[in-house]
Parts: sequence; C-alpha cells; structure tokens
Amino acid sequence: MAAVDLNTHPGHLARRLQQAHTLLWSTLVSEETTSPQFAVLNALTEKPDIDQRTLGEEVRLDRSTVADVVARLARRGLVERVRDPLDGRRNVLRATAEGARVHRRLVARTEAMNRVFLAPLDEHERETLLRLIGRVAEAAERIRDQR
Amino acid sequence: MAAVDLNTHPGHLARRLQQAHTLLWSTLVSEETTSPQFAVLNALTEKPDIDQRTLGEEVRLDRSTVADVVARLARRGLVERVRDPLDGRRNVLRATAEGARVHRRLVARTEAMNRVFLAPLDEHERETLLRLIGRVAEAAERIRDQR
DNA sequence: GCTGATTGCTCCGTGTACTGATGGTTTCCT
DNA sequence: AGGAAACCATCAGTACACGGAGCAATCAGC
Repeated sequence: MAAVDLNTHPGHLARRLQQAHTLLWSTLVSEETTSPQFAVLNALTEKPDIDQRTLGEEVRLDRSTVADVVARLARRGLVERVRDPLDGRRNVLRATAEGARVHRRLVARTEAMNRVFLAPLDEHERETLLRLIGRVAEAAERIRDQR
Repeated sequence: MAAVDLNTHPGHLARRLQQAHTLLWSTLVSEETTSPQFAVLNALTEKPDIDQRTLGEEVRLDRSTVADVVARLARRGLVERVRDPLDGRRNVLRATAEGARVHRRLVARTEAMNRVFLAPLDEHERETLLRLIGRVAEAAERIRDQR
C-alpha cells in the first residue's frame, strides 16, 4: 500500500550506480584487478611507503577491507608489505615493478571506461554529477569521522 | 608518478557515496534491516506474490543476492517464501504482517535520513543529482542486459 | 623507567554482490 | 507423448565492506 518510489532515494540510486560501474569495469578495464585494487595501486604510486591505516584514509577503505585488498595484491606480487623496523605495528606498503606496470596499463583503460560510463551526459552534466556526489559523500564521511 | 586523481572517477565516487550511505543508514534508520532489505520489503508491499527473479528485476538485485536477502528476511519472519503450487520452479514471496509493520516504521525514518544525507545540496541540486545518477545507472544497466 | 592509554594490525562474524555449475520444472515443438 | 529448450532456484567460490575483540608495539605522564 504505502510503498515508496525508490528512485527518489539516493541510497538506492547510489547502489545501482556502483553495481553498474563494477560490471562495466570488469568488462572494459580488467577482470583480475578490481576498482578498489586499482585505487590502492594508484595511491601507492603517488605515495609509496605508507602504512595500511594511512592508505585506508587515502582511498576511503575500512581498516579490515584495506588488509583484505592489500593481501590480494600482495599474493599476486603487485604490492610489497614489509613490517616497519622503526615501528613494529606498521606494515609499510609499496607497489612492485609489476604493480606499477599493471597500474600504468589500467590508467589508460579507466579513462576509456569513464567516457563510456558517462556517455549519457554532456560535458556540463558530467562535471555537475562528479561535483555533487563529491559534496554529499564528503559531508557524510565527516559525520562518520566525528563519531 | 603517473597517479590519477580519483575524484574525477565516477566509480570511485559512487563507491564512496554508497559506503557513506550505508553507514548513515545503520545509524539513522536501522541496525538490523539494511537498505537492500528495505528495498525488498518495499517492493513486496507494492507487488505481493511475485517470484525471486521478478523481485530482483524490481530492486536490481542479482538472482543469487535476492536469494540471500530474502533468506535473511524469511529467517526473521518478515517475508514468507512458498513454493508456487502452479509452477514448481517459483518461490512466491510475500511480506508478513510483521514485515509490513517494519516497512511502515522504516519509511518514515528513510525520509528523515534522506534529508540528512542530501543536506549539503539545495532543492535544485538534489533533483539534479537524482536525475543524473538515474540516467547513468540506467544506461549502464542496459549495456549489461544486452550482453 | 613504569604503567596505562593509544595505535596498527589481524581475525571473526555478518551482509551485499556477482559468476559459473547444477538440478528440478515447465513449456514448446515435433 | 517425448525430448529439447527455457526457466527458476540453489550452491560454491570470490571480492568488497563493516564492527568488535584481541594482540603486540609504542607513547605519554609521571
């Protein structure tokens, strides 16, 4: 009776957007390397030798999830995980040469994929969409962090 | 070196948006009932006695995921899952009285949560965001379905 | 320098999400 | 009627995502 129109619910739309993206990624970018894994490689390319917690903040991954994702990348030899000799709690992370190679190859493909993904929108709409999502996400993340 | 700015990548932003939403949901709406579970209850409120496949199309959930989500709702007694006597392949689904009660209570809370979630945007921006996400998601879902 | 608090990581349990394989039903076509 | 095709559901395997508990290392205050 009192059913709601889910298309007016940002959460439902966000989930659909993310699902559709994941699927498109696996066909247009890579089957082996997922989008979060790419985000990790990308962050380590920019800032090598950081620990998991810092990396997690960088790419917005939970501490447990970072551990999982990094473990998979390490298993494939794309990332090195070394205990910090100066602080025995930390794992210092770094992309291997192979990891850097994979990252370089995927950068080009992600750009192609983003064009396909955003194809229904014109240039102004794309810019608007990214900006609005960024603002909402950032505000919600701040609420979380202040808890 | 050649690191990319992830904030220009819709996929990364979509993931952040969805994560932030999930977290906000668990604090403002319900700890027990997740957003996909609510979507299922909502769909069954509007259209009772459909099977899992149809339900999945309605709320955009994979056949396996529908089975999981419905199983959890059934375990909590919010949904009934009966083998269709007319077509032995189908599970006919229906929200129980308790499921309807939970749905009613959550409808009000989701509206409150959506206001908080979209608080950083003005009325026009909200409308724009929902419309643009909807268009991108729909286009990407069509690509998937045509495969 | 000791002690208590903090920090970084791991492990466990739960939920969402997808693919591929399998099996049981129904339907359709000859 | 009988067999092939289509269809629905389930199961196994993998990946992301989170919180809580626990452990080892470090730090801060005295």
